[in-house]
Amino acid sequence: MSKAKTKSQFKDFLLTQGLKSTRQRELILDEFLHAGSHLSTEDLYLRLRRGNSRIGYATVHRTLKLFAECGIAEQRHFGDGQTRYEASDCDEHHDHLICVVCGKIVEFEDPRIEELQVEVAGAHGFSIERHRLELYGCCPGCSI
Amino acid sequence: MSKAKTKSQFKDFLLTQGLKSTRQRELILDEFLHAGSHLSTEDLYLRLRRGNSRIGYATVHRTLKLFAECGIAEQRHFGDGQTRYEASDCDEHHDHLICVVCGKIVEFEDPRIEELQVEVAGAHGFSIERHRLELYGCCPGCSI
DNA sequence: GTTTAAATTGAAATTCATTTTCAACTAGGT
DNA sequence: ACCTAGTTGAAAATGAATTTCAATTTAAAC
Ligand SMILES: [Mn+2]
Ligand SMILES: [Mn+2]
Ligand SMILES: [Zn+2]
Ligand SMILES: [Zn+2]
Repeated sequence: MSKAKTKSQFKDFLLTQGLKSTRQRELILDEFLHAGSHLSTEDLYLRLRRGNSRIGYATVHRTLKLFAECGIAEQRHFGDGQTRYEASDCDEHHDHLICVVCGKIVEFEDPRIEELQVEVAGAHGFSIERHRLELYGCCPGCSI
Repeated sequence: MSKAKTKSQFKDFLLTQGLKSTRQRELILDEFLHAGSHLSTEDLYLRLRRGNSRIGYATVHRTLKLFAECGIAEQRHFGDGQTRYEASDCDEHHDHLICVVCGKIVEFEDPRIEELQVEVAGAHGFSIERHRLELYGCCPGCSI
């Protein structure tokens, strides 16, 4: 999804929810879209500080939660005790390969796995709402 | 794995690590093996209290970590912010279906998914060490 | 059995990410 | 300009995990 589209989706969300568009929210969204993926609240907060923006940590935290609610961001948990966020690619879904040595994160999507998940859930009478698949191992760079 | 075997595996572990066998560790292991799966530290601590054992929370916490180190227990994280533990079924592996309504947890194993995971990782040059697959949805009991 | 050194225990304190509080401030409608 | 509801951010609170440390227990040595 284009940055412009994401921004307007957030604006619409604020409007329909009776929330306000503020300088802080604009700055946080800009930085979020500009920065790399899988950022923690702390990461984004520090990036904003390094710029000139004096935005409070609580505001960054609350705004990232708003992004997730709005659907323009996804929360991720890779087991380091921090919640991370990444921009949603519209309807695109992906899972993650995580290097246990250097922390590198690679995204992948495999329709065969997705399909089997639905099948397995169905066999147990479950309807899947979401899932989480993370493969932890050693990346090519670290296994030399 | 039988309870007796698990106990002897833990005893061996303590010996080889220069650790000591204590009344508390025995009680915690007994309760752990007797209680259901996917327990948090708090869960097990409360169960022990309900019995007559006055064991400290820190001891339960440390002992569960020892179980995981020793290989007789596995840590699990189902997104409620608590670390859960379950007894290891030897070399058996399984993943989880979690009902987002009632919290019910169903275990499953699908060799086809396991194989595809290895394939996908290999395609990215990764060697998998472990993985995590959780399917969140609505169980049959809750979808009526 | 006694001594001894090292490990263990558990209550309390600490850590650390997350979340809440609340008084001052701001957005946006009238 | 005024009003009201929403927002901000520093500080406090929360909650699970972890550490501290003095008292205690284990198990090996004597
Ligand atoms: Mn991603
Ligand atoms: Mn399980
Ligand atoms: Zn790596
Ligand atoms: Zn259910």
